[in-house]
Amino acid sequence: MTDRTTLALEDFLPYRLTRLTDAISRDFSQAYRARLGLTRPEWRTLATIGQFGTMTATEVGAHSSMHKTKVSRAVASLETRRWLVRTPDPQDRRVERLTLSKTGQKAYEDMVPVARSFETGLLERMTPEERAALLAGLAALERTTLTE
Amino acid sequence: MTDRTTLALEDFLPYRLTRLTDAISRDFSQAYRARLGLTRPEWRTLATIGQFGTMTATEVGAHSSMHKTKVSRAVASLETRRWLVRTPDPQDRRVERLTLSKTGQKAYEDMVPVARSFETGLLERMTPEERAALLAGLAALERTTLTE
DNA sequence: AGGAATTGGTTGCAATCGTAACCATGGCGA
DNA sequence: TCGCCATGGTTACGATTGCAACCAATTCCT
Repeated sequence: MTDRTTLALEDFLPYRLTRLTDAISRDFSQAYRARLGLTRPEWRTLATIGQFGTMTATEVGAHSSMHKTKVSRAVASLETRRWLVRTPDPQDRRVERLTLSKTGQKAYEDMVPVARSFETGLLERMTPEERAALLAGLAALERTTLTE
Repeated sequence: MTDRTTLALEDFLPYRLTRLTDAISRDFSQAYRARLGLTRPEWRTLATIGQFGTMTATEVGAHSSMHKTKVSRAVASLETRRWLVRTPDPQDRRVERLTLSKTGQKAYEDMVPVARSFETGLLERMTPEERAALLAGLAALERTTLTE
């Protein structure tokens, strides 16, 4: 089927990953876009600060793999929504400490079960062996590509 | 670590997939961007027509998961590069049959081993068990998300 | 102490993308 | 045969993106 002079796109790992990822993140973003009215960078920022409490914009970017301009714009937007508060860092006046407001915290807490159940929905149609294989395979791929 | 009111972003499947995919497709696109000067939609179009011979734009889009505007622009760009030829379909004058030119075919043949070795480079640092797990896991995930 | 290089963060700009609207052709039912 | 819906493909437009340039504050080096 696949000879040496032809590439079967549908079997090509980078293509399979992008197709899968496009489909999944489109579905998921619809879930929270409809519910919370968030864009993807905004969701990630909310999720990151919600997870860690107080962070700087640089730390948000590092932990959520977002370019700093994305973080900057997402923070600005969450701020006008009043889901997020910036407080100047007394030690270093370049830095802004980012915290969720009460409303933002509430939105985060609403979002968490939605995210969990979305993930569960993805995995529940797989057998336990398949789930284990997927998680192990992804971990191995992360090890070879993301680190070092 | 992960209690019920918090979501660990780094363990969240959609996030893991997007991060992995972003990193991998950025690396790969650099490989062919540097070598062939192609954008991602152009690469996919080349890869699809190279794989199947002659296709319509709609078929390219269906097989490579690209929006039809993306295909349209990629085809136009490959055409001005003279890597691709459009011929009107005598049966149906709405349709254009897309074929690689000699130059385009040559570029495709140059590209295939680059793609293969990129994929090999991703997988060779994994154990055979990890590779098998990854491929099986992705197949299972494709089954639950892409179909039905 | 005082420049040079670094870091945190924002903004301007050009390129890319998806939605929707559009044009041309073809298929189909009355 | 005529009118209507579906299909193949292109284009206009608004939104999102990343790169580079930028400003301000800090650190490093001498």
